[in-house]
Amino acid sequence: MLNGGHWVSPSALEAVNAAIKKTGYRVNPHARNLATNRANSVAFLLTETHDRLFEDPNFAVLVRGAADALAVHDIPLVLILAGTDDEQRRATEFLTSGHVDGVLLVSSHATRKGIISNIISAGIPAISCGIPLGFEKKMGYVAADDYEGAQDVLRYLQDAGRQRIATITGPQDTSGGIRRLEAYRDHQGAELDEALIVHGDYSKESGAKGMRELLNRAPGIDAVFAANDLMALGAMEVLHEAGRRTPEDVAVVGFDDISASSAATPALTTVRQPFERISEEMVRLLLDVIAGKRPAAITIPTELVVRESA
Amino acid sequence: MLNGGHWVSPSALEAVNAAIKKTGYRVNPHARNLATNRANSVAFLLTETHDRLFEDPNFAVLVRGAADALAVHDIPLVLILAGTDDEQRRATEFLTSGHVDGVLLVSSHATRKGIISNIISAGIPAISCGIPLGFEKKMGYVAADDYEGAQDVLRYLQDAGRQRIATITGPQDTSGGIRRLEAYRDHQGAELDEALIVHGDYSKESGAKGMRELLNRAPGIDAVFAANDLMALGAMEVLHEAGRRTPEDVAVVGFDDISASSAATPALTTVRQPFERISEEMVRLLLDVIAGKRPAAITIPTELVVRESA
DNA sequence: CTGAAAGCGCTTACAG
DNA sequence: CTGAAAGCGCTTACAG
Repeated sequence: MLNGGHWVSPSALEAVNAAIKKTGYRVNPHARNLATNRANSVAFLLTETHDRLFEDPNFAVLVRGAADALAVHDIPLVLILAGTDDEQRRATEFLTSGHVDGVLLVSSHATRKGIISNIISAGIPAISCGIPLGFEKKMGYVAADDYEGAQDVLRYLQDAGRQRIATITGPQDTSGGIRRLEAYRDHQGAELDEALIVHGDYSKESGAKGMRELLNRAPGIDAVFAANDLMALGAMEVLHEAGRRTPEDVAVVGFDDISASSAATPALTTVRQPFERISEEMVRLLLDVIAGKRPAAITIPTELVVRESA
Repeated sequence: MLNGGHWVSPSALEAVNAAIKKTGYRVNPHARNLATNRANSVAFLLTETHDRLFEDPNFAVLVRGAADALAVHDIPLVLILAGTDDEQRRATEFLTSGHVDGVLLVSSHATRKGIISNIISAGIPAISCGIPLGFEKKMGYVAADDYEGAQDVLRYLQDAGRQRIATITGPQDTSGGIRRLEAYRDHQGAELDEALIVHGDYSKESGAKGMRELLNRAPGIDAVFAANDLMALGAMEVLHEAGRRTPEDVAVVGFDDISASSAATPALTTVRQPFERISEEMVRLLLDVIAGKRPAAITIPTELVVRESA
């Protein structure tokens, strides 16, 4: 009856509820977990080095969104930070021991393959944030439409009359980094100039470094598409120091729409990734998989946010 | 024997380990938890509204430090975000149901009294980050030495020849906000001028707003002590817009040493709170309390970091 | 439909 | 020291 059950007389129900309240009865979660063989919790696995955890505000947004979406179902979020190999070993051990019913996987550099394949072969329900490179068919995921988002940027820059558009890429072992560069290559088409492509790692410093490199290689550029906001912000600083005006001399566009971007001077034009939506969908898909459904993949459109920098 | 036990012949031990490895045996955590009546996990409770969670990088540092310190003991971190009253009700329910062995309490505005007293009366081991106002004697905590840290700032400004020092306070229902203002009042002594005190809520915007107010009230000030870096950064922007140079016309000092502070122009002079150390000590104290020891309180010294803004 | 019993997989006190 | 048994507090299949 405690579990809902069927019809019970109102007075009986009331009496039971009163008794529950009076005695302060609580189900013992461990006993329940043992009997049902469920953990009633979900892991949020961040396979990311610690510095990025601090630097990139997106993680906080994702964590919060996931925790909120799970709270509705009374499912606690177990946070697992596993940046190093050793931490990933521990994490694998933990995840495959029945401590949680499933895992939300965030920031899956392809170099983290070990832990992903362990999760899959252990049969733990899991949903990835972004495409789980190499496991697209074996694990559900929800990803922003990186390709379309990047194309939007490039079309916008072109329509604004920009002639020589350079790009600072993201890491090439992440789906976002790869897809945004693909879009750039496709857009440039026959006019593609490899000298206008410089590689970054999503950190602000790498954006600054990339911008210096570009200024050396191709002083004539009039636009830069950085694969994320942090790098775009770093690039803008370098341009400023070099005496180039943004957007007059060089337009700058980022990707992510972190809060620092609207506060920057000039405010950064960027592509908004709907992270609240992403984490919400991740939770939904994960609960589906836990409930026995087959894993699904969702791609969510992005939105171009035009501000001052381009 | 699986639990260490006493002397076993090396060959027997080896045989058992081999068997364990071969069959892939794992203890069932739920069965263990039921038998031992322990959850083997700890909650990280953030009673903070969501916007601050994103804006203030200190939370990420604390979460990471706590997760790392707990990982050493193989104890997972259950993240609980409870900004609203409703969320705090759920959190209380959860915490008092045996899901976790203890809780790390972060950002305890005094307005969050309800949840704190529930935790205490339920007898759940807990350690607070910062002084748990109103419960100092009933709950262990680890806090930075806010008073000394603020005094350091004020002495430094005075020694630098600053004559009219204003302050932008933190929220007056947090121990940090209160103690840093106390230090200010005590330092000003007989020369205390209430017009030089303006209240903020630790957000960047409130710092900007406070600065405008100060500029109106007391145009002659030559230094501002903001109770945290975010507000100091907001204040610096307003000074810049108002055509006042930092530090030449008005010196600015913050508190926290977040990463944005060293990157700012001019780089912000501030007080470093050793958050890695704080989270580490919190975990240590909490595990002690869980093990049955009496709760302790630790105050950790801060460090003045002199950069360009003062 | 109801209620007593078995079973979940550990730990631990206890008999041998 | 060792090994079998009881017990942790639930859920659920099953007999009544």
